[in-house]
Amino acid sequence: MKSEPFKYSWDDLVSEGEGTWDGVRNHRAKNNLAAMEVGDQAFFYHSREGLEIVGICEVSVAGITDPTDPEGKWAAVKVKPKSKLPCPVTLKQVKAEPKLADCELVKYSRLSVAEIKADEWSIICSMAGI
DNA sequence: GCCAACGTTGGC
DNA sequence: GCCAACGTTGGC
Repeated sequence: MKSEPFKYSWDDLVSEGEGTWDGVRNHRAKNNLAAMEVGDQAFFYHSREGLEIVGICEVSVAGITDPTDPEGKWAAVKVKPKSKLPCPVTLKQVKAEPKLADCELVKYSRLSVAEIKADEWSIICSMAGI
């Protein structure tokens, strides 16, 4: 899950305890949101500034409709911060890893919610020092 | 600040 | 229903 830190950063999520992931207006991203279940984990990525994965959050509420959408067509989830990465993983590192060349974060850089596959997850975790 | 990628819009 | 024009996003 990507966010611009000057709009909503990892620290903001930590201080609030729980955050609603809404405002997504892209169908692919929406599908990814809709596929999430309670307990699923997600990386928190800082876009525009930082350009790195900084932490892991966990879905606390899934399958809700976006409160910012008057038509109720778009999806949203709520997430809680789980842990901060021992070493943040930068976009540069992700791009430099051939095994991650096909991940949505690289392929569809404009996607605000990108899918991370199980093997990609463990690769990034080991890069993060977990 | 620039540009590539992508989505949306509107004329036909 | 196609496609050119335009707007937005995000990395550089």
